[in-house]
Amino acid sequence: MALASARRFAEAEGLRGIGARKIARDIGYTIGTIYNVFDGLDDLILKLNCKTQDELYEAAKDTPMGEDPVENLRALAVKYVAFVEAHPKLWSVNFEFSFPDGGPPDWYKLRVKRLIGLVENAIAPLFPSGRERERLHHARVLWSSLHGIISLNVAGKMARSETIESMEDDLIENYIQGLKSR
Amino acid sequence: MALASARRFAEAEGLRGIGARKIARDIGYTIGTIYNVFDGLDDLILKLNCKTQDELYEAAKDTPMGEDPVENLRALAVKYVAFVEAHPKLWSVNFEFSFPDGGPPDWYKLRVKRLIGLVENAIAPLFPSGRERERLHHARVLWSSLHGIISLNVAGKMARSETIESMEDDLIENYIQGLKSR
DNA sequence: CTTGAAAATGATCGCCGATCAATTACTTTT
DNA sequence: AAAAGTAATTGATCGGCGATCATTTTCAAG
Repeated sequence: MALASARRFAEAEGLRGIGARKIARDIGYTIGTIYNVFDGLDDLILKLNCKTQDELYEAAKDTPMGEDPVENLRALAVKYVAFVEAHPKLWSVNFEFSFPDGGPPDWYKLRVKRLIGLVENAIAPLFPSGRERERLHHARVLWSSLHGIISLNVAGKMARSETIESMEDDLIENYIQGLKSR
Repeated sequence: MALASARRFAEAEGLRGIGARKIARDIGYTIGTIYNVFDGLDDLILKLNCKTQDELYEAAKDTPMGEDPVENLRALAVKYVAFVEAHPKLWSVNFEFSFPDGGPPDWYKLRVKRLIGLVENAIAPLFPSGRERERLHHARVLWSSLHGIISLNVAGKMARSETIESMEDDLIENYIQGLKSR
């Protein structure tokens, strides 16, 4: 219940809209209960972010993959963008929230790895077995780049004279074309 | 003084380390004075972020540009990465901080534009005059992608089994190669 | 009906961002 | 030098926040 409530506030107001008292009030409990269930507000937000990642993965995991990496990546990017544009503030909580001590916990990184796995599948036709390291490397580059494009766009930090789609398409097409040419 | 103090706290502790009372104490003033000078803490942080952007621009603006876009972009990326790795938390404040009402103000976007201008110069050899629109478009794609790579790496959200440099290099080389091939 | 564990409470703490009438410091005018 | 005017600074005050934890309530097992 608390996470569902947090999610609603996040969707409506972003990270700043998430508060322990607010959530408690919202779900009809008192603040003490929140702290019995979660190890502080940071813990709650971390778990919310995890659920968000799961949701994105669920939305993208069944993207059909063919033999053309460009088409595969495009299909993946479409799912990604659709999710982010449907829940821009919820998604941005993932990046506005910084982990207090050093990096994110391992189980968080695993979820990122899982998403990158989708990209690995998308570009698999380009890499015969034995070249998994390269495949992972390029999947990471592509994933990070996609993230950057979407991120700057939904944050509105870029003049929006063009669509996200056209930027993504060029990234995908040129990168894959470059890979093939080398 | 307040901005310099905020900068120190940001470098040390990130966004969470910036507080009005803390800054006031640090610079030997009281909290009221902070609020006479700035229109709230958000305003202060926004101005800090601007200074950070200026600093990055200053660090990168004199990158010598030759005829090879790949080399140009690499040189630019090196400056970018050097800055971010020298001030990771300060830089992350730029992205952890979300603008309260809608997007960032126009004068903020102009600074982003200015940075993208550097990328435009870097890839200028590929675009004869008359194709400025395309040049801007690809500069945006490259800039956003670079941002994504650096961003995910400094946040530690990606398993760091490889260097930022290798990811950037591949982005740059493959994208430019793709551009040339098409 | 009793009992013991689990769940929920809410008063309390210290701190935060923000406000603003009052005060102090400094400049200009006479 | 004194007075008047202006600019800068103060700090008490407000409501709200995250967090804590001894106490109370709930409820199922014996």
